[in-house]
Amino acid sequence: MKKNKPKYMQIIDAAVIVIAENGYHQAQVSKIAKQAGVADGTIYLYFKNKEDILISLFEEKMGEFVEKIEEKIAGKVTAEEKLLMMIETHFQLLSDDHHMAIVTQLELRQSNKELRLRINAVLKGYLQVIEKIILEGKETGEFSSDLDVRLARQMIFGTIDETVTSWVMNEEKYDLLALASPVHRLLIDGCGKR
Amino acid sequence: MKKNKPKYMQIIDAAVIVIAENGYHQAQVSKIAKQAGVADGTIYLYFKNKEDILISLFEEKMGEFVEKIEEKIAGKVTAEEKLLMMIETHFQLLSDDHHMAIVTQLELRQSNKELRLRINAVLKGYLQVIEKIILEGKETGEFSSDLDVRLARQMIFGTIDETVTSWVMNEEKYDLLALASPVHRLLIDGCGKR
Amino acid sequence: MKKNKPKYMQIIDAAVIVIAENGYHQAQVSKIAKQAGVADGTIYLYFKNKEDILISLFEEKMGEFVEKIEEKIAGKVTAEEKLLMMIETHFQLLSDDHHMAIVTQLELRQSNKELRLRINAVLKGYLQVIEKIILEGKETGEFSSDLDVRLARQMIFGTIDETVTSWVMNEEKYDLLALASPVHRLLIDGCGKR
Amino acid sequence: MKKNKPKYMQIIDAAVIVIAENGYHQAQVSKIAKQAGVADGTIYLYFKNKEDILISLFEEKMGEFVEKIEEKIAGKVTAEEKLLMMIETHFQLLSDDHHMAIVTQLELRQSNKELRLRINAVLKGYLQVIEKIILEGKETGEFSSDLDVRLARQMIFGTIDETVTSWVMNEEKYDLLALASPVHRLLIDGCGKR
DNA sequence: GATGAATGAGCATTCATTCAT
DNA sequence: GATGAATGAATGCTCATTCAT
Repeated sequence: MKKNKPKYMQIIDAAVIVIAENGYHQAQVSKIAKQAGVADGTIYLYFKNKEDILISLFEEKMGEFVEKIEEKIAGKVTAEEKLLMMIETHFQLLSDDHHMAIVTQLELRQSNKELRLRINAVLKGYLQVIEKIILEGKETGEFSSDLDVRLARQMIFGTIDETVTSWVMNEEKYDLLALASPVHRLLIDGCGKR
Repeated sequence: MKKNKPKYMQIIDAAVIVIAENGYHQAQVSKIAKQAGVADGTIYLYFKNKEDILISLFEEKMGEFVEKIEEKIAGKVTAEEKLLMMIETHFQLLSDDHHMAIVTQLELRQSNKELRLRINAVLKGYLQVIEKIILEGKETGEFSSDLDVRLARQMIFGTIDETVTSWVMNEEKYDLLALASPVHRLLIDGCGKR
Repeated sequence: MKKNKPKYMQIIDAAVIVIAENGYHQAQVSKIAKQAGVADGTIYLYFKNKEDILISLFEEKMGEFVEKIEEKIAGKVTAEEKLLMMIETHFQLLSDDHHMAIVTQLELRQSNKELRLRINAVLKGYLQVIEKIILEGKETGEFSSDLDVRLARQMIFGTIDETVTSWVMNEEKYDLLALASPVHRLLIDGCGKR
Repeated sequence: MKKNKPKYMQIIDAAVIVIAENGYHQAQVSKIAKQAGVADGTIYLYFKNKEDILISLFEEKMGEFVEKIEEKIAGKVTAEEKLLMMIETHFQLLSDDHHMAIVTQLELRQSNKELRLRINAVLKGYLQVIEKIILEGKETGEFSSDLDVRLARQMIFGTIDETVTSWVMNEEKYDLLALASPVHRLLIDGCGKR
């Protein structure tokens, strides 16, 4: 519905660019409006307030993100393959979108606690995808049957997130996508010798 | 030098309390001064500016943190034992200090990018402890010899951090310390069946 | 001319309702348009600007007001009777129209100085009715021959207005109409004992 | 207490000047600060917000006003003399203070309903002075024993207020003080011939 | 005539930092 | 060293008005 109004996405896309290039605290509404090519007041025809832009940004982009990952892993059979595809797609999408990588890994984290709680609600969708893979893996016997699902999910998400953040903080100097396979190996096998 | 001056730590301790109880964005210098029992201006006799308080806070507290962990793991022999002790101590220290848990996991993350980069520099000390354990594990043959040290470090830190953050966000409803052993298991063994 | 166009009065009536129910400063043009069942832009086909709505509102409503009072007092012979009828009609009309009472006594007073000056020009018509009664009273000998007409007019208008305002501010808790006779007595006799 | 702080009254006096010269809606905080010779932020060391300046202004000035009137009428014996002195003092004080006359009669009336209600609370003090005179007059037999005190008070206040407002709206072209006696006469004698 | 999406000027308030005492 | 009163830059949001359809 909202998405049919071209200015809605236009403003969200502008927000991503402005936040990525100026930082969260320097992303004034007027700057976003200018980048979007609309008047300041127009922003408020599509968003309740500034925070609403950021939440919507996250919802829209994270929605696409999860959707694309789900599409990709749908074609895979084993939990292990699905996990690999998930990591690869995650790394691929952020490698392809420099601005979003900065915004999600660095800038949006400095939003206030309340906004972060709402962002976490959006993240739930992603965490559920991870949990589903873990459960499947346990059922098929690929994964250890006494695996604590919540902890495993935290390990997987925490590792992926930390890997991407490190990469962004190192100014994306190396190939993130190349890390997908070793990270996957690590998550499956752990540090221990087998 | 600075540390000999009693007001230095007094202000840092006040900052922890004020940030934990009011949130990062509601932690005005005047509030910290009041909590510390000094005048606003006095702050500036000990710290260059507000950011300097936060960096110093992190340096002092993280310094203690790493020191305590190093002491604890010094008594352990194998890398596996050291890793377990590290996780246990990490969880223990934050379980014991409600204020610091909130400040490090939630509040300080909403500082600006520059401050976070400096905080990361402080974190280096902790990451080196992790790396040293990994290297030792590889040398002794406990850990896989083709383990990528940086990735393993990111997995270990990412998993621990995500676990603590989840715990704080869930209002510390469950026993964090009890998770040390399963998290340790997970990091050593991974998700896969053995 | 304008008055033949049905939307003209439709918008004015909407303005009365919106101002009475939301207050002067919350009576946005868009709200008036919505209440009138027209588009925002349509307002500007009938009124030059927002101020013009308010002035027109006052002119139209005050015009009716004075007209009705003049009709009523036309049937009376003595100045004293005319004054009583005027007060009674004034009180009656505002008692009957809750919205107008609020708008004229409370809300329209918080318009800016310029608008209030224009409103005063409209009030002239009413003040002239009062003056005519005073002059008649002086001629027939009912009123003191050395009565200062302007001052007497200010007393009469000021007293009536203050009485109505008090009544509106007290949320119209008592019967305003019942005060017509004593107010009239008061204005005729003054405070002095005779 | 507050009044000992010189800047408190300095800011209030500045507000009177700025409002009188620019109008209520053009009296920005920064303009008041500039007129007072302080920084914008300093205002907020002495007042909670802009509205607080206006309420305080009214309280301080009205307080002085009522005080002076009470002093003046204290020396008078009869109710009639007290009423005259009250009117004279009222007219005198506003004649002497051009800015306050504009502010109280025109500008402050366009404040929002809530502020006006608070202003009315302050006015209570003045209305009580009037009521006391009326009651005294009734007791001594100067005034009619069946005088409705509330209505009489509304007549007296309404007449005085309307007279002053008319004078201010006519740009203070004539001598307000000269009207004290005839207004007094009018209020005492009423319009009726004796 | 009627619409309603788009415009953009304007302002109260906070708070890190300074500096005279 | 310690104080705390004073500073002033910086910004999200509203709403009367326009004008292309």
